[in-house]
Amino acid sequence: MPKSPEDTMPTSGRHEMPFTRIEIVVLSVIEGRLGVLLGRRAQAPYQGRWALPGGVLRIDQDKDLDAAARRVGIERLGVELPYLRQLTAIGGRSRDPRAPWTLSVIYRALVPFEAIDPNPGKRLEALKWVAADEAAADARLAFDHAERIGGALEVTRGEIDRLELPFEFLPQAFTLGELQACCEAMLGRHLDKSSFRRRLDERNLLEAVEGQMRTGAFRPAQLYRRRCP
Amino acid sequence: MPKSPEDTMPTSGRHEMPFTRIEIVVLSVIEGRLGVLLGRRAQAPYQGRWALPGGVLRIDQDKDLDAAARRVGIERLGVELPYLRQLTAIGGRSRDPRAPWTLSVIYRALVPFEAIDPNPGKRLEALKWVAADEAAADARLAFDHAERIGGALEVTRGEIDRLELPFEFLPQAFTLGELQACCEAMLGRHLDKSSFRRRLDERNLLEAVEGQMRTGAFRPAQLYRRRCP
DNA sequence: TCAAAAGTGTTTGGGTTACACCCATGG
DNA sequence: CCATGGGTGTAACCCAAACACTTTTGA
Repeated sequence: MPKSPEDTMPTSGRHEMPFTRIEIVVLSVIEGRLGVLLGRRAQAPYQGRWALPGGVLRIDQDKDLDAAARRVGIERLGVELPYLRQLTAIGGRSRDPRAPWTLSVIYRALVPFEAIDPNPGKRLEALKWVAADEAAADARLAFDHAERIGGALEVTRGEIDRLELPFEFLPQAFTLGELQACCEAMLGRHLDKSSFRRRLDERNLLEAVEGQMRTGAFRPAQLYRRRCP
Repeated sequence: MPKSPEDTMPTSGRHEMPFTRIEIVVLSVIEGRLGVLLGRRAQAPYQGRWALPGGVLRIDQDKDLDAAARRVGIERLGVELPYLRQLTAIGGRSRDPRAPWTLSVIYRALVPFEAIDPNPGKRLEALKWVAADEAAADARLAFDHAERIGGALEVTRGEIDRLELPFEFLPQAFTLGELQACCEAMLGRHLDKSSFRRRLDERNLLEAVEGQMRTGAFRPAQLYRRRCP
């Protein structure tokens, strides 16, 4: 049987390969609302516009796609990004005028907003936090990034709805009130306290951190952490 | 502000780009069961093993990723693939010994099994249909393809559960019984007739094709098609 | 004694399953 | 008449939302 092309001489040198990038939808909770991190583009294309932070895939450095996303987070934002998840890949001819064909793998992350310095030195661009829902509807963003943000919001809210909680984003130990407030901020709507807590312990997601309390003016709240397994 | 690398000289020639491929999990319903299409590998690596059909991304031919998947379907299987959906991308260093770094974008398709000729001439390899659930658990498949099949099954069954129906896979007009049998085959479990139909028309998914019937030995069945928008 | 934290309880509803049962129809 | 297609009705269930309420606690 005759051989198919990529089996006979299958090195990547045989065909031109796409300009391959990682873009990251970095989310955070800021003042009770979900925000997304954008960077201002210093060069064409879309010079001066706001865009998702991203970077080129480096096959000499990156073990796999997830590692590439972690590296891009560290290089461009100076932080190890938690709650990282691949969302989708998009690729096509006219997505980015810098290359004839560009493939972007989109990731989502969730970080405490204080962890990112919006005025970093070195090779980092100016960054800002923007209300996520507004960014998702903002047609002025560079490339197709508004759409990507919308997709990330949908996926992320679905996770919270299903109580797939962002433990890597939360502090080691947290109160139920903090957890609920965090979920409410991400969903953009109010949750019923008792229903929320019932769901939590039906699923055995949390365990109390014994003896620990956190001080308020009144009764201190029990601290919890993720149940191990 | 100094520029970041991909803004200063961002052509894809600056860094080596990954060997980029499309792999397709082609599903079909065969004798009431869900099957997946595998091709036997003629060359190393994994010579003689069964693998998902796939092909190299051709940036000179493919307008975008979806177009690439369609082209690969036509070139390798000889068919326009319906119900095509991107599932995920996986990339890494040691996935495929033919290249230092390989990125695969995985697609799912659903075709009538008769549409594919398992003994094609030309550049096509030997193909066979395998029970999907068994393939997903078969560690002998090439690369990480068993895992990919598992992912495709999960996504596809989720769609059926939510009544996102494979209209492109069904005939133009079909009876409710056919539709239910198709869904049952894909889910691998029985569905209650009356509940299934109630859900269908609560959602207004179908419209009757007037005057049309299909003959059986008994009362003929009403034909339906997808409600337009 | 106050106000937040934690927990209890009940009602309500949506959506789904499972099952029983009806009528219609063409051979 | 029979087996299938189409349809009605209903009880049960799960899950979650909504709301009201009690108890605990530290300042």
